[in-house]
Amino acid sequence: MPIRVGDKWSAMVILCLEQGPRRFSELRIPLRAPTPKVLTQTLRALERDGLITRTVYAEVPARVEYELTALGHTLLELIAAGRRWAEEHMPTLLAARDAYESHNTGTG
Amino acid sequence: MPIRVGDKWSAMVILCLEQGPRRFSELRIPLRAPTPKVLTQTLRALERDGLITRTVYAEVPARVEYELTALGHTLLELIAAGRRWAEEHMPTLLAARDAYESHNTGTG
DNA sequence: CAGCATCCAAATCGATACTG
DNA sequence: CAGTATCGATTTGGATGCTG
Repeated sequence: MPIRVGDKWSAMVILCLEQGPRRFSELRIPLRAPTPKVLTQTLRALERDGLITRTVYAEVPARVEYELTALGHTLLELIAAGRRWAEEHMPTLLAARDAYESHNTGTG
Repeated sequence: MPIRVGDKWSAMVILCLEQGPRRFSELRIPLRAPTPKVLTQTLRALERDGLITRTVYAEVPARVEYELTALGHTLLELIAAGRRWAEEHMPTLLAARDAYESHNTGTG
């Protein structure tokens, strides 16, 4: 049972919550629209691990807001580090990947 | 095509190579023994992305060594950051998880 | 709006057996 | 020793349709 940070959506959700609370549907827009099931799974796992909170407002229509906990905020720094790494080294990595591919398709 | 760092084995392999070159079979021991297929897949993906090098020595018996590239080394720092986060916050996370579970099995 | 249920596709991980 | 090939279990992500 891993800590859902390396999966496809968790990091993006946490990043989306960086600037404050967001509603369920607000999270679906910027995230290349995961299906409600997948988003719910991600949200639940994050909530379970104490990284986000889920607040239900008894309004009509229904409103639910997700927000980072203190623990979730600490994770933000780690994700930022990952993004900095990608920004800095992704070109090198992509170049290496490209070179590796061409030695299979170009010369072979 | 993600950058194989968040998967189950890549980070561990990179970590295993921190102190220098390692052979194929040397990597299988400390890593809870992934099957050769899985280890090969991981190694190939890492090599493709320019994170490790693969060197074949024409000896008997066969010897192949894997070693981190400069790019791979930069990733080491990122992984270390992740480990530090885990060391520091894992207890909190586990406690939250525990609390979440008990509110399902204990009171529900 | 927020979320669940069901069925389905894709990626990963894994066990077993075999080759240079 | 260092892989490859095949089959299968598990996990994750996704499409569609329905409910409070």
